[in-house]
Amino acid sequence: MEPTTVRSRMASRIQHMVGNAIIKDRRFLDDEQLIRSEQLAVLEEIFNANVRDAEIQELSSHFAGVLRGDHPCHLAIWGKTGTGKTLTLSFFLNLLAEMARAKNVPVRHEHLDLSTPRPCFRALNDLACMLGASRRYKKGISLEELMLRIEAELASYPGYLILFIDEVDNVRRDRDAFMTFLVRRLPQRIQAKLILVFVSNRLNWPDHLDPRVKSFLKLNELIFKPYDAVDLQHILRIRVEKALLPGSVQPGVVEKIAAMASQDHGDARQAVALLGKSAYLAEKAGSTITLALVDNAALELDRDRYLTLLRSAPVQLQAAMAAVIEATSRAKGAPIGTGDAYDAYQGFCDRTGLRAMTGRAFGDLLDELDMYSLVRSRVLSRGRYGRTREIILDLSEELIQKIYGAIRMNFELRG
DNA sequence: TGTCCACAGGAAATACGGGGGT
DNA sequence: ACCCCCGTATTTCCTGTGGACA
Repeated sequence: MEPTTVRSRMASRIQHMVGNAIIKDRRFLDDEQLIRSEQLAVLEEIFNANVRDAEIQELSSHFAGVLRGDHPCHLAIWGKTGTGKTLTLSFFLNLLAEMARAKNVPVRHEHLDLSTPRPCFRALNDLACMLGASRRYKKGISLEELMLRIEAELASYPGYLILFIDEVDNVRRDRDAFMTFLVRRLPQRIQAKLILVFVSNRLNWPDHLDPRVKSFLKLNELIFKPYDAVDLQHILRIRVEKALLPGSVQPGVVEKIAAMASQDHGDARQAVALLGKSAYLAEKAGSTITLALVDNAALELDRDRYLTLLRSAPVQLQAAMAAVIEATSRAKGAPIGTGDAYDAYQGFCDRTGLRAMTGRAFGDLLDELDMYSLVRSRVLSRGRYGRTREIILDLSEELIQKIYGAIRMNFELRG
């Protein structure tokens, strides 16, 4: 080991990083750090490159009636995550409102963002807050009360009211109550011409709806196709230009990221994240962004997702995951059943002092793990040896160890 | 063909924590 | 300060079930 001081090592590292900076403005590599207006500005550039043109045309013809005094029907929009539904809609509605204002047509549009799952109560509460009809409650107020406040707030507005409900399928439990209110009750109690815009990433989302609501709901549908590689290239080039110094990207990198992203999800946000991670790695290594670095970045991104997901998950879910890991290693990697997992879970709870939940509840935890694809499980009948879930831990050994370590650390920290 | 395993998973009951009304 | 009501989380109770085995 060289006899260096902390100081000198630090200084040389910083010098190194500064000398090799390739990132000009980091914020453009991470959507969450961009404020709304910047996002929309970036978006406008993308639209100018004819991306999402078909969708915007459709939206225009759907809403054209507003400027003529007609009442367009409701709209359901379907598209996977990261296909620009939210931003396109915001952009479009702003534009529409501007045009309407020029023609003296009163239009009000509101965006209810349900991007994280929440129950009916929260959803209504958020809606009420957004409209300025109520403050934020945690509990203790009835649904009825919330609905009345929303109605009271809107009752006398005379123009068009466009409610843009983002990610409807995130309303867990009692979605029917929520929908019934919006679709059947609200229009009857207010004089505004109500246009509901539902956005969802599941195509069959109305299937689980109360049939009465469904039949009442006259919908026009619009589908956002995933971005293809060419679209993604446009999007990435704009980011490269805004975020990175000239010459810091090797030829072929943008094409590669676009191809990878379009192949497995078509999600623009993830494509940008991949660009960001690549840039970060390049900066650390003191090079430009190379094709090989992109591969590394993709791997790391993949791994981080699971870890951050679990770290922020409720303790019981972490315990369940730990139990599955333990039971699987005890079974030498063979699939395990619910009973094995539950035994391991009880053991884990004993050791850590966590209160163990019932078998019934544990089953639901396993379901949740499956949803996050941390485990794969299916129910399977083994004849007279009963019916059980077959649980398979289908992650790399390295990742499993990382996850297990992270969970254990979490539990030790809490004493 | 019937039995019976070892659970799945739905429904109702109960526990809980917190907020509103008075 | 008190009580009551709410939504949420978990438990309790229950019925259902695919297929190996006898």
